[in-house]
Amino acid sequence: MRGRRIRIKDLADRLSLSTSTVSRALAGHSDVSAETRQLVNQLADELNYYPDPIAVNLKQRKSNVIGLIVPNIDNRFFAKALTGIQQVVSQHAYNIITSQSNESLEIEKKNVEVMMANRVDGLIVSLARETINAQHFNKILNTDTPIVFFDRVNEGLDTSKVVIDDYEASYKAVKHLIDEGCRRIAHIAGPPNLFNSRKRLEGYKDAIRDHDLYLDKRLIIFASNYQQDAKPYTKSLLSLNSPPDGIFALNDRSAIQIMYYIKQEGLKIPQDIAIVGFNNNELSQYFDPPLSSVESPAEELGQSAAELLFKHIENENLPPSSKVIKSNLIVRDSSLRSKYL
Amino acid sequence: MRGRRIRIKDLADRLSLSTSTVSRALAGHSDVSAETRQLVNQLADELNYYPDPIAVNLKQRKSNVIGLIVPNIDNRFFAKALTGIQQVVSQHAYNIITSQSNESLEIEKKNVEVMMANRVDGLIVSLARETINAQHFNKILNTDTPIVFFDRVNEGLDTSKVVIDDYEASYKAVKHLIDEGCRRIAHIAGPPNLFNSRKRLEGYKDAIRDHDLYLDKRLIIFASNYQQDAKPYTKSLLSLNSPPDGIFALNDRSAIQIMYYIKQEGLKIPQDIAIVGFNNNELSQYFDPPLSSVESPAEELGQSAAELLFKHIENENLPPSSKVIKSNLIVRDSSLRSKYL
DNA sequence: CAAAATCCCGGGATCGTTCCCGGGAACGAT
DNA sequence: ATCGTTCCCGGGAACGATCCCGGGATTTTG
Repeated sequence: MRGRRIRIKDLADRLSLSTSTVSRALAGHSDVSAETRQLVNQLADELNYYPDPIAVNLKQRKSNVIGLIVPNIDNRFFAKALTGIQQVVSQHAYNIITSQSNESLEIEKKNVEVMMANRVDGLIVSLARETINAQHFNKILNTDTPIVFFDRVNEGLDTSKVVIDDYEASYKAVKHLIDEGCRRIAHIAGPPNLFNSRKRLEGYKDAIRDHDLYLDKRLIIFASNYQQDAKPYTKSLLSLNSPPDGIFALNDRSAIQIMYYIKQEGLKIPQDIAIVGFNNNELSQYFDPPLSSVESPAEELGQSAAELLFKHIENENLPPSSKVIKSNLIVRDSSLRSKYL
Repeated sequence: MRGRRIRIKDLADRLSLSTSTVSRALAGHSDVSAETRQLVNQLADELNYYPDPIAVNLKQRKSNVIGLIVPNIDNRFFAKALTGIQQVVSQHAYNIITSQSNESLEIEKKNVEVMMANRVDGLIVSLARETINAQHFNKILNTDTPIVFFDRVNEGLDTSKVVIDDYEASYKAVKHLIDEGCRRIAHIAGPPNLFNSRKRLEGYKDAIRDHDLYLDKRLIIFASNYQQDAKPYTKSLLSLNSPPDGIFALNDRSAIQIMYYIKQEGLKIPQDIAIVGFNNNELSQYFDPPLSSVESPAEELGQSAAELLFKHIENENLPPSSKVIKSNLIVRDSSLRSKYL
């Protein structure tokens, strides 16, 4: 199958040189005559020679592969992050192997095992929803393999992290709803074990309090199951004695489902209820009304995570650091109550 | 960094055995005493020994990695396909390296180079829009590395393929529009160099002709640029002397944009114009009206492609084959004119 | 002109694993 | 007692590239 592959030895035989000389010539070392180097490079070109990465990796004792573990690659946010990571990684002539935890702690643990077994030189991770205790990453850290977490991070581990400004983004989104005249704002929150869910919740709470609004715990919904439809909690929010007049959701999918069910009830958006989502899905602008959303720069997040990881790979003793990337509130009609006054 | 890794030699030294014996014991060969095997396995467990995949790969002369080249991973269809591929690949204890052509022929060529340089054991590919001539894959085929194409295929190469029933899907979708009373149906077509674009166009044409409708070439739009917004061609369709009363689009994103601009013009969907999309985006059901769409089983497509690839990897002489996977028309309100009669 | 420095290159070890080959011990059969 | 089997196991050569070491040939230096 790969019997016909050209090795350094083949070049050496044809030129009546030793493999060492050919190797040095290809590597551009100085202790080989310009003439010989020329011959070698020419033949290598001609025969379309590539060094076997596996042999190189064995010799160098590294895999030139980094691992990526994300909850779901068919989540556009993570797909974009992967794109950002790939840009950086390909510049370093590394490869990525990707795996999905499917939001499951068990699968995440298995993924970590696979990554370890594959001797990745570094790992980029965004945690599963279920992951409260992230100690299974310590096995990897103990082998001095660097890990960079992004977006879904956990405070229990002393590693580098890249996150967006969840607190500020959330605060800004809620403040925007308040500025548009909302007084009872609901928050569809993420699982509280995730750092960014908590930060967003804090931002929500602080914005409410800073503007002297009543912080009603019945307006805070923890969407327990990721795949769950928004119908139940939308209904229950609407059936409150004093239902919300604004909703800030953890992602656009929820926000869009909520809009759908609100419209089914005959209520108007944003006049009756204003909505802001998160992550700015590419289709969000085409809804009726177009959905306001916090745009989180997923690609940039991925790039930063990868860049940070390579710094760790290149310098073993680099202390962990955290990077925060600014998000951007995109205001569309779903939250523009002032437009209809 | 990985100096502390345990090798087979470490096990051998501790047990005063040779590396060969340890290797055979771990591999479960019969020619080693049950007692020794027991000791070896126990110590391996204890020291948390994993064989180094790089060394194994070098020895076995394969990488245990397959390559995936897709146009865009943040296209949900391809993300789902990747998920399907991963399921199969992980069962074979293989890994995937993923790359994106970004619909560019040049990048696709580079991706192929990278895959070759990385000695992938097989390749799964969905072609870029720009790719008319796919001869750059011949370099890989010449090394006897199997390739399976899926969805975006090309007839010029004698390899295995997995596609959906584009012709039938298209025919069914258009027939559905006709059944709902549409008489002037437009088709937003994909680039004609892609096999499935042509098949869909054929299905469209045949459905029109079989039902004695006039095949108006002005109703066939080739969306030249993938990223292009639907606004220009939607406007031009609407400004025809006799504008369409039904539109069958190449994907949901186009369909949704079209709906958006049609509604902006004050026209009603489906009463004035009925719409059917393709690929059934997860958000399509939440639009107003909910979008009818052809659901293409991306995950299954990925699985089949991977399974087929492994058959080729395991059997070098397996002749190329093609598999067709059935899609499914999901009818929602955007095309249900009969409901409003 | 001899000694030293310089320039190129080959030999061989190395990375960690697998696998072929062959050797020694135990055992039963002749 | 000798021979042929069977059963375990060790030695050593791969896999392909890199790199240290040292040696011969040429050039420079005193």
